[in-house]
Amino acid sequence: MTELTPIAHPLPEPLIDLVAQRFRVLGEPMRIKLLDRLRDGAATVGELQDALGASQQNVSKHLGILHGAGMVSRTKRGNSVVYAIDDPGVFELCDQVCGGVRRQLAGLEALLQPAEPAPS
Amino acid sequence: MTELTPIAHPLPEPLIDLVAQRFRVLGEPMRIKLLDRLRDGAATVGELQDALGASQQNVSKHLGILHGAGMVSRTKRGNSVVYAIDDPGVFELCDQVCGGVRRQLAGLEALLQPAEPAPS
DNA sequence: CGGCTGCACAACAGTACGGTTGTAAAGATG
DNA sequence: CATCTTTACAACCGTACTGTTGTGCAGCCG
Repeated sequence: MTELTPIAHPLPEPLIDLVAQRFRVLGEPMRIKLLDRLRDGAATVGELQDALGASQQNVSKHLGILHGAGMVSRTKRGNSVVYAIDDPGVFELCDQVCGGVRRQLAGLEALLQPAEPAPS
Repeated sequence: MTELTPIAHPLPEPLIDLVAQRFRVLGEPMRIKLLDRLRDGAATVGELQDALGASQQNVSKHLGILHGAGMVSRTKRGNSVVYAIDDPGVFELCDQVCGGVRRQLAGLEALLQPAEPAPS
């Protein structure tokens, strides 16, 4: 089950929509921050709210979206609700994107400051 | 240089924004389709327009966004403009997301059909 | 039991984004 | 040179999303 059948090349429409939707879930800074914070371990809404300095409602809403996408798990504990990473694959995604961003930034910096100081 | 320095854990804000922006670029079905089509090789705007059945302006706009994100390259050839994948990393991303979607779908199907393969 | 804490849901305003229409620039064609 | 093709840009509209405000609900505590 861990092996991936190479995906059909002309991606079927429904799959395209699902993929795009999933990417869009990761396309908000607040949600990236939440996932990044949850990398340290499970946390309650209040802890996340405090860590990110955002409103409780906003944090709760984004956590709901992440949960709806199956990326985080929800667990009631006493009066609080504990969220945790449910799909570790998101970290690989983020890391890859970070790599891409770095390459892009490196390229831009290379343009601005060529390793060889431009002889005038 | 191909290896990635483990990214700082509390992701710095600007990096978070860049990552989110990059994810958002991939969060549109049309752009996924364009990248998927470009997987077969470089193509002009007209070819992509024909392959996807979308308007020329729309295709051009999305290609511009992909190009702005450094994911595709642009090359003028005669009267046409040829686009090609510039950052092959996007495919790994898409494949990983496809895997995630599959796991999710498998889980849902498992819930709907607990033990019955029921092929017709 | 009354009050307090922690979380989620609903409604709303502001904004961003996608798709369309119209048009202009660059190059081929005859 | 006139015209057709190919692409990009700008303006517009409708939709979707984000963040806030207000509120309801469940579980602790005195």
